[in-house]
Amino acid sequence: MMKLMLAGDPATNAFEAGSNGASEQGEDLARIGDMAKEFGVTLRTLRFYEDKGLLNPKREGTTRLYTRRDRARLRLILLGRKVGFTLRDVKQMIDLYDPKGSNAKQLKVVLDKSEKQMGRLVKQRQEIDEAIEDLAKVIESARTTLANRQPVAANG
Amino acid sequence: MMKLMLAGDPATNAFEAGSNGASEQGEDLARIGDMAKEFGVTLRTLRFYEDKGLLNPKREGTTRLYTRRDRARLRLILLGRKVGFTLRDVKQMIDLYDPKGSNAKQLKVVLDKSEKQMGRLVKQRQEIDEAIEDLAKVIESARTTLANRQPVAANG
DNA sequence: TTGCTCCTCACGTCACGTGAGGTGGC
DNA sequence: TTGCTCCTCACGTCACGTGAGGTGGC
Repeated sequence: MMKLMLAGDPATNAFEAGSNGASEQGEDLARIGDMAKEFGVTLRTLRFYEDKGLLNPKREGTTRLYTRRDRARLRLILLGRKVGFTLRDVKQMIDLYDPKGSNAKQLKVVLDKSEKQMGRLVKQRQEIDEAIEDLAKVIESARTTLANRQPVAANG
Repeated sequence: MMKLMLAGDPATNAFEAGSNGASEQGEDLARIGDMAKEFGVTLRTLRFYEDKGLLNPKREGTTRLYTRRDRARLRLILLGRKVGFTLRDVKQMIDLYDPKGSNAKQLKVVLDKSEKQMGRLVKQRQEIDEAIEDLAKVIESARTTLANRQPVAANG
């Protein structure tokens, strides 16, 4: 129903938010409530990202209006958050994008940060596996202890 | 070198911290620095746990002195933290321990909380796996894009 | 007038990290 | 006197959650 196309977007690479300054007439402006529903986040989250300089919607009075560019940025932010980057890192990478350039610098930073983050994720997976093992032992121990200490009266 | 015996302690079950009120003469009192080294935590962490009511060392003047009981509690706290419980949950479970009783209530709570936590851990592992997949794509994309945009001059 | 959506503070959460400024005993 | 270890505030971090109190337009 909702096309997310995070990395699958043929036009833009991951962590490259096109500014696309020309065509603002598409009229695809969204209010904060629309954005929240579309991306499955809270209003607070969108305002928080703006406060941190990650989003920069227009205003109609006080009401925020999100453009195509904001959507592209939000997709990147959510991808970054999903893979475990801090918002600070995400901002740094996104801000490195230059519409007129090879963006080699940006790509290198993204690559470097991503490889380091990959290491952290792999480590985290190990820790989770260990936690699961430990917790399984706790559960088993609790069950047998309960069974032994509280022998259910087995007859009517 | 250091016997941790988290769940392997034959005398006490996981999440049962014996008060052992009788034998305080063991003289195995440790200062905060000793505890920190022994358990691989910071001084701040030990003070924080105390502030949250999880530890309750004696005092000699202002200096904290940790007893066997505190060690037992700390082991449980660190086990609980490792498997992802909040300190609030850990405290709740530990505080349920009654030296003179079957502790069936405590065991039930531990079992219930543990099963729920197990669900969360399994979910977390899935999320990490997804994150790793996504990040791998980002890395691959960045690499090929870099390679294409920056064809290294291949001759002297 | 009611209802919906939007807004701006601003404090709370979680598990500590990190100084600042000071004390006690070898 | 210096060095080490201990102490108590108390603000900072991270990514938001959660009201409080108020506005704008159908």
